[in-house]
Amino acid sequence: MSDIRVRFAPSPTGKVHIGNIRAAIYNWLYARHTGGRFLLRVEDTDLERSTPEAIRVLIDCMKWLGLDWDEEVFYQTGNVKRHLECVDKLLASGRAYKVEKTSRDGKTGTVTMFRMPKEGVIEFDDIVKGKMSKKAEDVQDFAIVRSDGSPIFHIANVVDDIDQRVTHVIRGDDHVENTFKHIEIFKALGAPVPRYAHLSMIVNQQGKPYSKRDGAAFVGEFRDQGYLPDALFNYLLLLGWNPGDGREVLSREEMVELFDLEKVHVTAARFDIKKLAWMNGEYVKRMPEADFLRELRERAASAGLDVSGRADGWWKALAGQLQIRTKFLSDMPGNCAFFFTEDFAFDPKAVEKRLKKEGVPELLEDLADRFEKIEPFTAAAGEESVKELSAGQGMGPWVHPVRVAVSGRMEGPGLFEMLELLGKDVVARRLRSAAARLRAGTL
RNA sequence: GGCCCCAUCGUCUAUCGGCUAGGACACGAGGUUCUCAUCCUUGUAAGAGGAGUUCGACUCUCCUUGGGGCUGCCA
Repeated sequence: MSDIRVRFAPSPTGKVHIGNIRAAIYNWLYARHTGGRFLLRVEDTDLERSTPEAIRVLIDCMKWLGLDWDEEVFYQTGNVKRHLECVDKLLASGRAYKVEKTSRDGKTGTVTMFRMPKEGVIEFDDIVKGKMSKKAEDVQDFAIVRSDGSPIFHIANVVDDIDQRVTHVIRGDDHVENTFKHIEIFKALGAPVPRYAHLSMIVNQQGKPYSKRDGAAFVGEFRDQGYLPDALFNYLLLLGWNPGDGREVLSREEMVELFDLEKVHVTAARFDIKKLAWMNGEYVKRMPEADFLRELRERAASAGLDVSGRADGWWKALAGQLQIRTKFLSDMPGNCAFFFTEDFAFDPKAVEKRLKKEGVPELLEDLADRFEKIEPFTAAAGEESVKELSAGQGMGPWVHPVRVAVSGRMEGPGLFEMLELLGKDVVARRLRSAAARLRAGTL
């Protein structure tokens, strides 16, 4: 175990978005890679905008992504006493002073300001951005205590980092300018300055920065849409870092082993939902069979489908058919509903293209007769039977109408596997029913 | 306006002075196949512009342009 300590320090003023959570991912990975500790600190000093709900959502999303932290959650508001003690020290040493101010929204009162040096250069060596420097005169004095006596972010953030013995601050790019201020506070307080790593932003598909109000960027939204946490995790990691050998889909273990702050990119990355979708498909394909099966059963059941009376082997066969065809787990109940109910929808285009043809009702009935004679009714036997009919020609003309008649759609599992799963009786009934409806013109 | 940062295919990126500029996603074509998906093969597509350094610049320097961040009693 190293003595490296990093923290993810979000402010719970809105739903946690992908930019935030990527900072958490990088912090977590760095801690796990170095054998250090990953801390979670809730920066809730903005009393007006922080909400318990946001904290709950944040923790929920972190758990979903497997971002576990190593010590008790640290609430910034719980450390106010210490913040103010430090302010007193700064006041005593002359590095802070009180002043009468009028805020933007018209409040007038006494605030405590931190005094920046008026000359010299402030510099730090950012792990991702390299050497950063700024003339002290270019940084204004700034408020650290509000007129109501509550500490402001800058002082709270630094004091908490001192108290939590944070060694590496890994955070968003939007904090670079603050770093010049914070370094001065660390020094004024006689504390060691941590190492910094500033992460570039993730921009949206229009190339513009995400804002907290950007609903689509909320982490929970991805879960609701059927994305796998590991896929999101992997994709977000790739947005700003890669192992350098071309690998993209990485196991959590590989990520931990290979992650390196030095190789994090300086440039902003654009979020590409299509690549995330591809990544998700990769993860679905790689899911252990048993996990996919469990998801399938749960999702089918909670979609209100009658999933009773099915053997384990049946489920396994169904899962085998569905897994490589599934990009989003949330699509599953819809895509396999016809296995469980007679009340499935017919895709009008499929009906038009495959069923509304001369001779199709007769064909379906003929096949129903043939299938009924097969015992046992297996995929292989079904295929054999259709092969005989098609006499060495392509099976398309027989296969396509059957597929639509029993499932209502043009795409899906292998036809004969599907027929076996449905069972002889159901298949025969649906073929006859489709034939009848075609004749009656009700399809 | 001031200060700071950034710039390779449409997107994510490799390259750390030798490049016929590689990979992935997306898109196109072909193959496998009962559909879809998977899988395999394959195509289109990039170094913002201008100076300089150098035998040689995508790689180093400067300028321009473009983008972004900060400039709160938000974080």
